[in-house]
Amino acid sequence: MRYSRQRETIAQIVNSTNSHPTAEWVFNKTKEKIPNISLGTVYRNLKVLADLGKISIFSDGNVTRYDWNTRVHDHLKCKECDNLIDVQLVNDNFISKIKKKFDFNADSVEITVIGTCNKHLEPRSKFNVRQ
Amino acid sequence: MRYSRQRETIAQIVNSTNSHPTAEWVFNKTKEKIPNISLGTVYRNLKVLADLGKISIFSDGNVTRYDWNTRVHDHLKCKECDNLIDVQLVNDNFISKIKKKFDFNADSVEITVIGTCNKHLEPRSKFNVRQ
DNA sequence: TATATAATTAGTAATAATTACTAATTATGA
DNA sequence: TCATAATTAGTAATTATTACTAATTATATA
Repeated sequence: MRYSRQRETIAQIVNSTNSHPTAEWVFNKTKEKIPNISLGTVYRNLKVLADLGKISIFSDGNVTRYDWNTRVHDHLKCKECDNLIDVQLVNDNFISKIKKKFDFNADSVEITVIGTCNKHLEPRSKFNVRQ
Repeated sequence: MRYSRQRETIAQIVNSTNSHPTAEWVFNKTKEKIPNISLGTVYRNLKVLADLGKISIFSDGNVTRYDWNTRVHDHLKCKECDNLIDVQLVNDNFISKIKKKFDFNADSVEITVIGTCNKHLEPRSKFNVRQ
């Protein structure tokens, strides 16, 4: 694979954030460094980087997001701020249980927990007061 | 809310299948009964039915799917046949653990397990032979 | 160091899924 | 039966993404 400044820059940008960016976001960030970069170039290189295992790719609702974190992990999604928090919820045991219980050969598990992050909890629920 | 034959028919069609249909699929099925139904009508009513809690709605990769099954459940997705199998993987305990461990007020958990269903397993992996 | 070549790009067009808009139709209460 | 507002069909617009192509560029080799 040949070197390209575009791909290098895109990789750096994805690696510089924990925000699980979309292609559009990466495109705008990249424009700051390479003003005439093309959106197609961003999409193509994000896919290339994912195929190389240098970044990970996942689908959030109906948009594709990219992540420097290639370890298997799950997401807590805050419905107030749309923020995605990386967490590790399951272990290998979970996968082997699925194999046994459902006769299904699991490769990967995608978990998104939807709720409210601690920044956006109301005082009431913070202290777990019964309603 | 006023009665409409279109909405009634759409609801029946979603209730008649376990295939987690897309709007397009529901549209085509509905056309068999109401030939001049509009795709926009299908989308609008699927959303209305979901808001009423009569069906559920979720995003699979980049398409929206609809499901008569409104109980909380998870999906095993076969990468060979794209089939989605309904399963129950987590219990309330899982949600309360997340609250404690991550200080995150979880409402719902969406799990998709990607792998190969038993219809599409190769004989080798069926018998769990070590490679 | 110059050059040939194939990989990569910018820019634009096409596609797919979904939403928005509007004039016409229709359910329903009076 | 009629008035009215909800709903629809049909079409246009939007959003995310992929496809296409001529121009550019990295790089191996002469």
